[in-house]
Amino acid sequence: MSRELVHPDFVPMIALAEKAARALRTDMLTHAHERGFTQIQPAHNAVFATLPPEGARTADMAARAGITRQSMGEVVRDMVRLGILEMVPDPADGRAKIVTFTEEGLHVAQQGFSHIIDLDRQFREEFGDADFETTCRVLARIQEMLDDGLSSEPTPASVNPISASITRR
Amino acid sequence: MSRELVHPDFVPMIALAEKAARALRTDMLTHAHERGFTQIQPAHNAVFATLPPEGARTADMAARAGITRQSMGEVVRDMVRLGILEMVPDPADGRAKIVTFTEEGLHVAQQGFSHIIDLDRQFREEFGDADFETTCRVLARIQEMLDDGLSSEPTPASVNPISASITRR
DNA sequence: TGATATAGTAAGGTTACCTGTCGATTATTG
DNA sequence: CAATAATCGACAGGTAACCTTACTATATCA
Repeated sequence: MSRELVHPDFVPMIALAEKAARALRTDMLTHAHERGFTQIQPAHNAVFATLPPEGARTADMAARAGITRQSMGEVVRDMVRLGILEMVPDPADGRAKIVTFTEEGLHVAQQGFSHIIDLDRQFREEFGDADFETTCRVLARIQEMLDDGLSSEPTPASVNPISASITRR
Repeated sequence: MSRELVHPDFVPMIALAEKAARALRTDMLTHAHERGFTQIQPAHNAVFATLPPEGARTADMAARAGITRQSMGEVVRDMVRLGILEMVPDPADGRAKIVTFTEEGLHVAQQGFSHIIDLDRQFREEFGDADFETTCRVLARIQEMLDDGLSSEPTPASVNPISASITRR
């Protein structure tokens, strides 16, 4: 039996995507901090990505962000403490509160959106519209392909003699 | 003064990259679990990405993975406990230990690498070599562009009257 | 040989999530 | 219409994956 490992002879997509995503995340945060919004934390992104200008409920934001109600609630309360968000009781539903940006929160959000728009412009300049749009399409489709395949897998554990012989411990 | 927010009218690259990266990460982990390697955790990826077949030191692996010596050490000890890795004292350096895969660890790693190769093949089928390679090139370059720009920024906080007026609290 | 650097480890902290549970309120239904 | 179920935000506590600080043992260098 060989102890050789067959490595990929290319940089895997997962490494490329992860590093690009990480660089973008870092850049967005650094940019906000450089603009003076030093209180912004990575977790706040879930709010900026899901809170429309007219406001929303934490439950709805959580669903859109793909995290739990409790986690979104915690992030929102943190941002209220920082003066970025406000919560007011929903007059139409005694259980609910409506989350909105404060005036400062609007400035933070606007800065972030402006930077996203600026990055888009820079990327189109660097790569050309065609290649950049190809990348966007491919990334979106990769996500689709993988998310689709999740539930439909029949998980045939017995099919693989190696894992079957090894796994029990 | 308007309370309007100027939103991007496109899906930002950061959202695309993040979701694709997340889907790939989940897929890799799910795949390992489905193959019977249920003990594998997300943090183990830092090892699979940095440990060559001939073995290495945790300090070197940490540097390559971009995490601290201590964090890598903890992950490695965890994987030793799980029977995936072994640590033996380096005969050439009394301070150092050499980390290697166990026989089972080799199976886990091989399964992961095989899946990475398989995903690459699927993506090339779906998008064609040209578009797929464009995506890889663009992602790598985006990372480069952003990482380059990090240290060179002069951070002109005073340049922005809005943030300057708001930030102090 | 003594100062300094490096390898691994220990201890404790932080962040960003999670689950389980609760009281209050609203919606449903028998 | 009353009982039951669902939903809202919040509280408590847990966990994974990092981090910083500090330590010992060994190695290297002036």
